[in-house]
Amino acid sequence: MDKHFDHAAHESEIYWLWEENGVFNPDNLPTANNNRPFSIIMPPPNANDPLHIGHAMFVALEDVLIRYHRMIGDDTVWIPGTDHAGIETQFVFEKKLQKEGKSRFNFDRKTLYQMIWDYVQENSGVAIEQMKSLGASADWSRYKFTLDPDVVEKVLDTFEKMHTDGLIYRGRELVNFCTHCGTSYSELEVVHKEQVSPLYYVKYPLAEKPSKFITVATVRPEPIFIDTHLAVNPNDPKRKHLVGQEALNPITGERMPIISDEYVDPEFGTGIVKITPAHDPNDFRVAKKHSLPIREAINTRGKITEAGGKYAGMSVAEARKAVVADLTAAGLIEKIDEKYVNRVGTCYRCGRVIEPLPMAQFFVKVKDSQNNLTEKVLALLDEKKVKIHGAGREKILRHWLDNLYDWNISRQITWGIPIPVWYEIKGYENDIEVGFINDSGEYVYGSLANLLNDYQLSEIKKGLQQVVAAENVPYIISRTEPAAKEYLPETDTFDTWFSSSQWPVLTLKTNKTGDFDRFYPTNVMETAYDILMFWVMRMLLMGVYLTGQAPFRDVYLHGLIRDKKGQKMSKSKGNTINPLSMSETYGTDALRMALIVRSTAGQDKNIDERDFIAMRNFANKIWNASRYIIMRFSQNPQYILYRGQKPTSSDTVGDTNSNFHLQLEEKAWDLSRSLQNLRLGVAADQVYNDFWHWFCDECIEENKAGKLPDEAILDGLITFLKLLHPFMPFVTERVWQELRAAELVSEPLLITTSWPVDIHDQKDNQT
RNA sequence: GAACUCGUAGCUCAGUUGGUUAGAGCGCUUCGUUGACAUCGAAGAGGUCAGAGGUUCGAGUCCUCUCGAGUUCACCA
Repeated sequence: MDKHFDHAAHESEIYWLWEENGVFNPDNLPTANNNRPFSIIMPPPNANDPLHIGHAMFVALEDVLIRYHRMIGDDTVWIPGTDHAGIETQFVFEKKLQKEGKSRFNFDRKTLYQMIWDYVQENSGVAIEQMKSLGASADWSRYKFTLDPDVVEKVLDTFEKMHTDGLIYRGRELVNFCTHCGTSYSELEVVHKEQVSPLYYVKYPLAEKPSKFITVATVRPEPIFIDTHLAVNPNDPKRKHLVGQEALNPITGERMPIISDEYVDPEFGTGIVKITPAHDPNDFRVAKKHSLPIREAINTRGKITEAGGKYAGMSVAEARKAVVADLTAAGLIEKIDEKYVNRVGTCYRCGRVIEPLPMAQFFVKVKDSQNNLTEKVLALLDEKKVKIHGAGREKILRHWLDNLYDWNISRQITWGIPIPVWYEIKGYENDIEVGFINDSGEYVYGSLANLLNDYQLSEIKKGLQQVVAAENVPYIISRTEPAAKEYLPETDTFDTWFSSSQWPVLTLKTNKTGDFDRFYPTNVMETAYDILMFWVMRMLLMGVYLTGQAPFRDVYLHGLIRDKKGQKMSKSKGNTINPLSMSETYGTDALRMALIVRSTAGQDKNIDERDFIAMRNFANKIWNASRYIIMRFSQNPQYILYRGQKPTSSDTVGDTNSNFHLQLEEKAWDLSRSLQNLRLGVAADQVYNDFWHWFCDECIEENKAGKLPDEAILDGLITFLKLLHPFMPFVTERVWQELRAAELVSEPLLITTSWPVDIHDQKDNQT
């Protein structure tokens, strides 16, 4: 054996040894107890992205659990997958197009989809290969991609079922729209940022006495021209007399009735609010309540609509300037509070301001009176059917569930699963807008009624890019084009999370026959806490809907990996740690151990190159302790073919030896308990200290001094290799092969040996 | 404004239902290369566990308050 463990020389060979023997697939392990399933569904990384340190974290943690459960004889499976990551991927692809001087508007939908598909295929092997190099003992024969045809079919099944059950509906609601990214988002994708916005005090003439004014404070003067109503609080003694009166729109001069609603805060501004239903969530609610007209001033490109007259076509910012200038000229600006601070919704992707726009889209009803999904999930939490591990995150989850709005699942992007809906054309030509590439390769957009004057429907369909159907247009759900009448397809795709939220069900139902019954509900869902709401919460909602059960029993939320100073890692800061290069330099075992040791669920972890060095040294310690013992035995021919059986008390040298075995077993139990309780950071710390500071520092030294027999020390090594294996799989397996070569052990692979203590035995005895 | 998390050795962090001299890594001091490992070993310095009060036979661990750090949420135009 070499003096130092050379990870680079052994790792890929060892991984290949495992793969070749098929040990990741539970179907090949007949010794596993079929009554004790243990399954983890891997959080699928983006198919076309290289792994970052967070991915290394999940691989390390989940692989520890998987290897441990495999060794204790559970029927263990880790199902890997990758995600098409709709918006992220399309965004990256569009950047690529941009570099080539093109944009998504140059291609019809089908062509663009195919281009992205090819692009993703080119890169999709990267994530998988990297996970393998991190030692992931996942069952690759069960690998799934979120756009696999069988997965897509199941997602469409879910959509149809929920639609039939009334849990998915199409409605014209105010959605969070990013005019730059060109798509709507759910409430989770909106980042509220504090900013200084001038607050304009605008004077409105009273209809009866135009020489008298009332003043309204607003940060959004630009859509004033479509405003139809003002509102005051019905209990506001100073202003309730205004109810029923009318003011004049300061831009258009239209009469504006003044209504009353509780939502108006008499203390804020002037106590009078202008109602802009189409572009403010509160106003939208008020408008629905009072049946006010919903007139749009801003379109999906962030420009002022035709209704804007002279302002039409301006951007929101330009229009604001122009409107304020006109109001000022007319003497209708009373004052401007330049220091006013408010919170504005911005796009999590591009950081630009989100425009609330009324659009007809598909929503998941989360609080249906017949089938209240949030209540069901809360009940699961109450009954402890699902346990959240991670520093108070359960309360945050509960708070979200209590306050959740319906989930907008329509996205105006191409890269995703198309929503299987077709809109009827005849009689609704005026209610459908269409964007398409005509036969001359030009992008054309307009109402279908107008376009049909110049184009054949077939040409429109051929180059189809976008269909925007009003709420009243009838639709049918179908995976293929219906033949009965003329239809245009929905061009929106599902929110990526709509399919991801079904992932535990999808992966098990589209895999080998019987997998669903065998492994559902899964045991542990392990992921970063920052996607608790995006993913975990929605998996609970969808899981309980589809199966009546939680999709997993334990949720382990790991923290973010930060740099030495506790700063978030980001490419722009240049403080990222590439897990693959750390793995190359210090070894995968060192990388994994450094991430796990003393980590706590839900708590961020600062990490530094020194941590990897320390654990590289630990791997070397394991190597050298083994080297000492192997050398000791190889120098002594009588030990050959020693099988590692526990020496009986009769072959011991007094009390030291039996005491040694007692302690060894106790340490194995302690470690097992930590692993059972998902205290992985503690477990790693325990095994580190037990091995180094007890086994090496004390026991091996005692052996050198002749106080502990060689059989005992070999026994200890074998036990510790097993205990260490889930954390540091490569060096331990490599040492095992050395032991085998020296005929000190007989089992071919450490990965499939049994755990030193029988954790189930004790459990069974207790019950 | 609210919720959540954290404040333990010089630095980065562990420390299951409260229980003997509070731990690790790195750093620091002194010594050690007689073949497992200098990617090491031995010995050691260093903490009134943010502060105050309370519960208890006993609190880093539970409760209250204060201070400080961070995260998230919130419809005030």
